[in-house]
Amino acid sequence: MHQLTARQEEILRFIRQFIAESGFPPTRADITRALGYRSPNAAESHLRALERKGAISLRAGSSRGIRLLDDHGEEEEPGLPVIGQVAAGSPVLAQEHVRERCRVDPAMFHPRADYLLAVQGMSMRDAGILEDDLLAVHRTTEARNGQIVVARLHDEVTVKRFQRDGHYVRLLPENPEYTPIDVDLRTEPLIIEGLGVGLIRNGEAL
Amino acid sequence: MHQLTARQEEILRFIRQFIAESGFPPTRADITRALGYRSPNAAESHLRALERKGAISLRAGSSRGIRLLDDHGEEEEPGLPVIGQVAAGSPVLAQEHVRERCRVDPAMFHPRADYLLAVQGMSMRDAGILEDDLLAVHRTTEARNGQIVVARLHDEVTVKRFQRDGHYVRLLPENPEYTPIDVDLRTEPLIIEGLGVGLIRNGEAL
DNA sequence: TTCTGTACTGTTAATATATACAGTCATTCC
DNA sequence: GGAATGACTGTATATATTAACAGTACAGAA
Repeated sequence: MHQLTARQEEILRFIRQFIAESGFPPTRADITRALGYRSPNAAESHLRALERKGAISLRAGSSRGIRLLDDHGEEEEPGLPVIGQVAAGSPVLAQEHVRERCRVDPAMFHPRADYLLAVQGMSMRDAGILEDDLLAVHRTTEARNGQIVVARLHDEVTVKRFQRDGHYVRLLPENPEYTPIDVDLRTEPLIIEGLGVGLIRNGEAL
Repeated sequence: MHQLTARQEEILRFIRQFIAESGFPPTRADITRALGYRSPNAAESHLRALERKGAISLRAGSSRGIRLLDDHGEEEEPGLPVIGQVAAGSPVLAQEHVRERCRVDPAMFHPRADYLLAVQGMSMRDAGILEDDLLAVHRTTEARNGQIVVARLHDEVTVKRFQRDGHYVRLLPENPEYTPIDVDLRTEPLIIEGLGVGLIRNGEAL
């Protein structure tokens, strides 16, 4: 999506808020009133600009025919993608890994969650993270000591607690049956895929 | 909300589906087309009926001014209520216990979740349920052995694993530091508030 | 029986709404 | 120096949409 101007962001925010409060998108007149314009064409041209930049799509001839789009100019799908088995070498968020979408608010977590990763194995059992749990992950390459990270080492994706000391990183499991992984950043490439910011478990038995 | 007829349910379903797909409610004409009517007034009068029965609210003069209401005729609030400390003797879902709402799809869990209960204490630690986790609860008074239940005993609400044998119920913690609670149903009143059907954790540190 | 509600057809009018056209003024990009 | 873009005012119009009025038919309740 193309970069938006301050005004365009403001209008996009208003549209979001209007939908949240009313349950349907605003008309040109609604926008005109809310932003204090004197001409509905001010709203019209802003909407056109937002459509050009891929922030919204407009349905011609329909009243209130405004649809919000996501960052990739796609229909804003509700919820977060659930990532299953991650194949070696391929990016985590590749389309083929998306098993389904889970209708939760990404802004429920802080910082915002970008996807849900299906946890494999019991290495984080004592942190209350069990197999098949969905770990809410915030995409970032930065991690501080003690945080739970999604890391990629030798084309394998793993969830561990992060501990760094200079060139050395220790990936700590939370289960005495597992052993920590030591990484020398000078010889081994360690990629931080993201930060664990929440958890969702889903099952009657738990 | 008053009981709906089959036709009215059908139209309500269509409105829901239309909103999910388009992002805005349908017009009378949209409904007329979808249901195969020849007159837009068929849709109009159905909408009026739905409004009378409290299923929707209509904003006069606005195009697509249809708002979905929940079972109590209230604005359909998204997400689930988060229940905090439950005072002795008062019902779990009392308004004063609702700390906030959490924007997750209740239908994400099976069976459907009715509210989220903030877990106190570590008695279910080994089941991966930690303090301050939000337990997704399905309201029911029925429980089978092995299920995790929200139970009320002597005006205190607790989360435990359910085990029943005739008149005797055992509420099992999942932590060796805690002891099971034995209940004789003939002498002590045990109320099953609901079933744990999922879990949401929310925090950078986890 | 009359009344109320459901479930429609058919028509019409007022108005809500999208959207084109003609401008102004400023900024930035080349 | 022009050209494109942003951010508007102001006017106008076709049409999308709500919503009223006038019917028909049927079913269940008072």
